[in-house]
Amino acid sequence: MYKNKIPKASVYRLAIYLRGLEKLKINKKIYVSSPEVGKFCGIDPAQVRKDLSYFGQFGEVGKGYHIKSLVTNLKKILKLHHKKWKMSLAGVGNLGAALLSYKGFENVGFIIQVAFDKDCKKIGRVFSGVKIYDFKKMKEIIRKENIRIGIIAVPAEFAQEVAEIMISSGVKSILNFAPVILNLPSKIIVSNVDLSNELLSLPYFISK
Amino acid sequence: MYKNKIPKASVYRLAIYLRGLEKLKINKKIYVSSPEVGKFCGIDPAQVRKDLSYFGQFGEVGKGYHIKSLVTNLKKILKLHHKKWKMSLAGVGNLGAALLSYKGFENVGFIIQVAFDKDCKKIGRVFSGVKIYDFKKMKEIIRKENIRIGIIAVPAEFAQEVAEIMISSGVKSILNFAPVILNLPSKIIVSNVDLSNELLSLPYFISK
DNA sequence: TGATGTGAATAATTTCACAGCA
DNA sequence: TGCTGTGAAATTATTCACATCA
Repeated sequence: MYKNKIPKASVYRLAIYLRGLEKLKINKKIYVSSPEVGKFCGIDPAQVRKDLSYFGQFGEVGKGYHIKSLVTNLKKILKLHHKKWKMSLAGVGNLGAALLSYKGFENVGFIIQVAFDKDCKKIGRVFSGVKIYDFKKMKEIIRKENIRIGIIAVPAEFAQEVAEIMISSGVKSILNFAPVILNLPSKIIVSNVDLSNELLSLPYFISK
Repeated sequence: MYKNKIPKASVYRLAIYLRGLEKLKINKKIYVSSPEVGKFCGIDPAQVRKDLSYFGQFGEVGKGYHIKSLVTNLKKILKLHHKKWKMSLAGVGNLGAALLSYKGFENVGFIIQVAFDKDCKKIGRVFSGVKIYDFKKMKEIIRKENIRIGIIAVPAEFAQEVAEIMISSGVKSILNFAPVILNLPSKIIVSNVDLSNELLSLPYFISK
């Protein structure tokens, strides 16, 4: 069913569509067209159709896409259906706290199950419903909870070390917020999110 | 001097190199080679050379790149030299606070000059050396300070409104952390940073 | 030997344009 | 008319391969 060559960027955009549609579902609309999705998500309509077509035929010619079933399909493609992905958060500083309080995860099948910090004042406390444990117990707890996704929100200098502990505990993929390249086995999937890198290139584009 | 067709992705990577080199400068190394930069930044060495070659010849054949002068050149290309870019932050929640406490901006020519929030408990306080003002004063203050870059770290439902106020105050480009597409004049440069979008596509790649 | 710089080749991605349908 | 789905075309981006130099 799936085409053999699917751009990574297309998969990434499916997530954007999903998020956009989740918002749209709240309204009473039943169908949505590719120009509408495009407008909503800031993406070219032909691109929207092409992205979806890599995975199947979800639209009805002349009508558009049935929103509810498109959402279901997108979740299925992205493996976000039936099971909640448990995540482990390392570092409960400002950024970590922002992630803990972010309400958008649950809707799409994710949950931060446990969090870790080394600050005694935080250890044992509960933050947005998530208990914070001592870093030292990370390996044990991640293993027990059978968690596959780790979030790194610690300062750059500790990121590599934390990532290695996560992986030795069974984590298969990492969402890394530390501004540093992690050196990890190639089978581990790392997604880097850098809060300031986009910023550095702004002046270049401003000055054109 | 500049080639006419420069990939956007190349500009973005220059920022990555710059950040990497800033870290390297601390060591006593004088020269760095493209394979080293590549290793450090997680990018192919040929790509590193190609990216740099769009903007000039910064290396010495056989020796590599003189780190200090490469940093200078990168800053020049990215327009990060001689002047500090003043920024205005909207929203001092967890994420806003994380940005305020982030120390990496100053090194590369940025400074958060003022911040805004609507929470009375925060207004008037100073956070990481930055004073927090009432949202209502945003227009007046941004204009007075002549700020060109705005950071949006407010909840999604307020992002559009805040962005419009910023722009009417003279802001030319926006770093948007709210998970929503801003509808703004095309001359305004918008960079979106989404904390959770990368996450949504992880399970897809895990399951391959 | 081990660098850079760079045209050329390749690959990846996006956009076009239109057949076919409601 | 306005939509989807999709090959084909166009564009954009990456990687190769090598001349040249220290």
